[in-house]
Amino acid sequence: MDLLASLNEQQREAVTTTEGPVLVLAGAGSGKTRVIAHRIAYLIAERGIPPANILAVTFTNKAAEEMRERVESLLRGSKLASAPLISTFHSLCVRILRRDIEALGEGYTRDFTIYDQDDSIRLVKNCLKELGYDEQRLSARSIQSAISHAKNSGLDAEMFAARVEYNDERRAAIARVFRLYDERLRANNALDFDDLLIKTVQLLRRCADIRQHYNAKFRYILVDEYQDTNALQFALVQLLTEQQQNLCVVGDEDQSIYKWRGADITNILNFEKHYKDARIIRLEQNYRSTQNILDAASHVVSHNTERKGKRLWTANPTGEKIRYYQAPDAEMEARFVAATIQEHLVNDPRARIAVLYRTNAQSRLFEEALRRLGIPYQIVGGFSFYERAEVRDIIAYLKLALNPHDSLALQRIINTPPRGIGRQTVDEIERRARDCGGSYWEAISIMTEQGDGRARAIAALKGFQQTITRLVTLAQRAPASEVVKAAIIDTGYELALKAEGTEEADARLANLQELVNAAVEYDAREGGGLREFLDAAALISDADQYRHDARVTLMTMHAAKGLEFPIVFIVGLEDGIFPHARAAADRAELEEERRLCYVAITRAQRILYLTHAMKRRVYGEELSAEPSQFLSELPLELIEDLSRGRSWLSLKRASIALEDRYAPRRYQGKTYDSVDSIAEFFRRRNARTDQTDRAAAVASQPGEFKPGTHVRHPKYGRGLVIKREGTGDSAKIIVNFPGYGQKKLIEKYANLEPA
DNA sequence: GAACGTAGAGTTTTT
DNA sequence: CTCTACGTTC
Repeated sequence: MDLLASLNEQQREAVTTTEGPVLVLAGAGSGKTRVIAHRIAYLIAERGIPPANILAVTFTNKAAEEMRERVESLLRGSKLASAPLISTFHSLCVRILRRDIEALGEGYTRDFTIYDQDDSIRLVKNCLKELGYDEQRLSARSIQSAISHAKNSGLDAEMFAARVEYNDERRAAIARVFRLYDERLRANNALDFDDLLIKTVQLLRRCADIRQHYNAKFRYILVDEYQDTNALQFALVQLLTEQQQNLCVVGDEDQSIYKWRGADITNILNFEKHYKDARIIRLEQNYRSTQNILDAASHVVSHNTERKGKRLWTANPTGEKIRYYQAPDAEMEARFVAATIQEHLVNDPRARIAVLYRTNAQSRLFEEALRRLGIPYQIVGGFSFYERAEVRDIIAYLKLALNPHDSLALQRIINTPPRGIGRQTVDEIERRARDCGGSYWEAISIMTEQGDGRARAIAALKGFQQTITRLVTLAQRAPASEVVKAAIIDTGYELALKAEGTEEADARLANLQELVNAAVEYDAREGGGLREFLDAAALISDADQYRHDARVTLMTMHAAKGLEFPIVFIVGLEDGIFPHARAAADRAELEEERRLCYVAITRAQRILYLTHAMKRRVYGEELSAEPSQFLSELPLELIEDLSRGRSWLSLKRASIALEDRYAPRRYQGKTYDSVDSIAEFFRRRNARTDQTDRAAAVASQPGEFKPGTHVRHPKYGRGLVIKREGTGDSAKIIVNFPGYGQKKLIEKYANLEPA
């Protein structure tokens, strides 16, 4: 078998340079995954490296799974004594911590629980209540994200508190919540997602013997999607490569789209700094897309200033033009997409098509339109299976079965289904737990032993105790699926749902049946026990739901990273949606949106559609929408207009033609990339030929504030204009005021002045 | 303590 | 518009 035959020169170099640090800068569609898979196979088959000494880290479980399959098929036939470890950063950390966390000496045990984001938010909520903060003023969501952000930048609660300015009320409050939150985590023997990385790094830093153990184990390390790693992940890699530096990282700066989550692009620069003499290999030939698609993508991303720039080329044919469609409203946009998909499927029933949007909330219209036409689709992300309330309830029972002291899990299901333990009783439990510094479970024991208070509540508590105790014993001897069944049936959960008899309850029951199926399958395949089943469930990500064999897939552009489709629709190309309004004010964030656009475009192999709507409902209110600025950053000659009647594109083309003919110099620097401004262009032109100066008067009307400018408000102070809607007296503007957030104001009455 | 109602707030992207 | 949090009634 020749592993190298199908590779180009650079790919081959990336595969065969097995010793020492290697940085592979791989453009979109340049065979990145292939290189990693071949490299693993090469290490095993050609260099005789024991598979157990190889570690490959990917971004999602799905990518890991796919990698495993590819390696397996490359090595088909050869018998292996062990398997390489191919996993995500988070599951790698869980693996290490489940073995060694006790050496950290912080009181954590190997039975620790993993809190996902939903759990974290709940815990923050509890902390807020306990500290007496008003949830209206400080949302649990935003605090959780602030804490997570701090943790990802290497700050703990103390360091975060130390950075608080004397007048920063909000940060001071967050700091107090942060401290309590971490205390509670520890008391519950729980780690949140960020802790998984933090504790692993701490462990490896502090314990030389453990560090040595993993250095010796993982002699060859590969990291995929390196541009999306954060500081902690870099530290982890550094610690694992202390003794050897057979490290290969693969990434593309143009596809860095997770900065908001702490991903640090300087990790690429640091790589060269930390790993001296690193070999740098560039993969610049794209095998995926047509010339036109690649040109469109490169053209858009070339508007970013902060990039090294690279030449990505393809030997593929020019291909078809980019197809563009402007819809009058969002419903029509969805109908166009669904109808076009139907056409493609009629022509080729095996076509693979993706609809990509910026936010999950956008999926609904497309789902409805596809359903109306009877087109089956899969949807990735959004409300995923493991996020459903009933599934999370049962998982809470399962967590309790392994650790009844997990107060967060206990709190969730103590009265679900209703079993006569109401608010009064729960408050009492909470108070006692705080008094004795123990868990809710301990507090319940005290109450049932003492038997004081109202007899009815005590009886209900005793019943609950028995239910949980039974689960705990069962979990010690039965396989995961048995415990899952018990958690659904013996707790009365199923009975309560059946009693409801509604359609919704039936759907919930079906979901629980799915959960049982997943557990049965898990038992048969992995046989790892309940603990591992829960770990896997906690670390499942949205992108993991993607099935390669589906005809039509709906998902966010983020979730699409790493995937490819012959036909791609990028929808909702509107200002405020994509680029997202929150990114408009900040250049770095806008550049990240543009990279996201690049990622989205380069998912397409053959045919690319770009669509947008002129109006759309937001919160039930109909708003007019401007075409996305990214549209005007495309090479227009590569676009074919499928819109009915006049569109933004046709106006834009007309305005460019006019500019060239009548005023080649005069309008330089100003781009007419919205319908409003094109209308303004015509007004100006007419005004000029009329030899009056009406247009100037319109343009310089006092109190008209453009996005990007600053204004002063009598109450909120200085703020940045994000968006402007409508004209004249009814014009509304959205302004971001630091400290107050975004406000929507009627321009005429807001009393704004330039600032 | 539970069931039902109404008011209010909220949507970026995710391991 | 839709979900959640809270208040009212039984």
